[in-house]
Amino acid sequence: MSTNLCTDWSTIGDEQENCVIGRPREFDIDRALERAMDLFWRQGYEGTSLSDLTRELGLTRPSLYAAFGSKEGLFLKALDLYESRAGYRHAALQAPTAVDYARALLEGAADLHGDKRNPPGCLGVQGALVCAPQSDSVRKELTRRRKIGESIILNRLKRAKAEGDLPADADPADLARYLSIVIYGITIQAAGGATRKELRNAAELALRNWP
Amino acid sequence: MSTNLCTDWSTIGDEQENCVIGRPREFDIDRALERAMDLFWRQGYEGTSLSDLTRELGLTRPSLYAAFGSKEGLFLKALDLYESRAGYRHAALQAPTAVDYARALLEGAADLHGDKRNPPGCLGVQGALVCAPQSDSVRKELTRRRKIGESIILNRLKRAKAEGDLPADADPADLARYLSIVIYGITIQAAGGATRKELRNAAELALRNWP
DNA sequence: CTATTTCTATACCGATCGGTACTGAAGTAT
DNA sequence: ATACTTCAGTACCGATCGGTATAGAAATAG
Repeated sequence: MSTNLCTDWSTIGDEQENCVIGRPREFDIDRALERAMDLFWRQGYEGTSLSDLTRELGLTRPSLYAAFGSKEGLFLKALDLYESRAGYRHAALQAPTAVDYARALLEGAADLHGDKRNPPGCLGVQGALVCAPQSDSVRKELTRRRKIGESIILNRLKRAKAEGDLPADADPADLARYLSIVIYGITIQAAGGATRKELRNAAELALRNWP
Repeated sequence: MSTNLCTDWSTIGDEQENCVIGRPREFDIDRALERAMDLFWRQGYEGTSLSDLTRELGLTRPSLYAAFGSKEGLFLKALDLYESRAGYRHAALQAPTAVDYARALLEGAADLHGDKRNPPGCLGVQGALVCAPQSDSVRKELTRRRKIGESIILNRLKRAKAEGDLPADADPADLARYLSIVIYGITIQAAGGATRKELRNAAELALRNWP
């Protein structure tokens, strides 16, 4: 166990993380988490070593472990931050119709992953698409989160069908899977260096015959 | 350098690999390569250790290095084997029309990656989508091969347009990128456990947008 | 001030990484 | 039989892996 009795690893980012007693932390934990997210995003979970992290975050191993618990804990925190940043999926739910929703999803994916200020590709995909057996818990967690994202799409399309916003012969499950596939494909193309415009064009093609 | 003066690592699988002089190899090099492909497919390049390989292939490290040169050399050989097995991309070129070609591509991807006898997903994608800096040559090589695959699709669609097999307002580059994206998306969905039938349905939806 | 707590830093842990030197056995060509 | 070559196996290489014990400095509460 860590000797840090004060930090609650489940509440990083909340106000409760700061202890009243003892020497205060010298580094900015949120900025450190941001850099960790960037590293994991570029190199994946297994491809990012503790030495990479301490060098890039500018802190020592004991500080890192006191703040985040473990490499896996840090990765999961970085993943939470990533998902909060990739807000297009949540924002798309505001779209009034199914086709607007689908368009917001695909264009949002193209814009996020085609933005050259970000690392190419998607952390939720390439963080640990496959890995060594000893890291399988991370891979499973990413798979689980991707499935959650897919089910959110599915639920939105189910609602659309119930509202008459989709034809009677349209299958929400198939459509949700199709949208997920195009999003995933966009992330892989982006990892290969595709531009925002190219991804946007593909998104537009993918929506051409929306039912 | 290796002490093996006889094996030419660029001709594994050819007849010339066998030396006339000296003790013959005891293991089946093609079978070993097949198992290596399976391991890399499941765990990726970085996620597969030499210990994994020697244990699963049933040979010692010196034997492995004499036969394949290095871990990276073995991976590239396994990748060649993989691409020769994933023959749907080549077979699809036999289709007479653009839409038949697109259908053959997407259904071929769905069938290959939805086949539960294979590891889930695509070696060319998940072998090293991202990685540590010291493995970046492998990642670059996979990116390069993916781009080759995309350009083959593009060339086929350019020909289709020249033959009047595509509408005048259709852009072969956008269509090729769209097809590639759907194929990639299928591989990610497959890595998450999707079934052949689910992938087939998505492929069918994707083709509904074909001009 | 003292007592307490948590900080950072050094230095280290056993395990594993990819890769190889060396040895003796086993096979082939003459 | 002899010379030669390549085999498989052991044991090891330095480097790095994720993670931690320890110690002293620094900040707080009283």
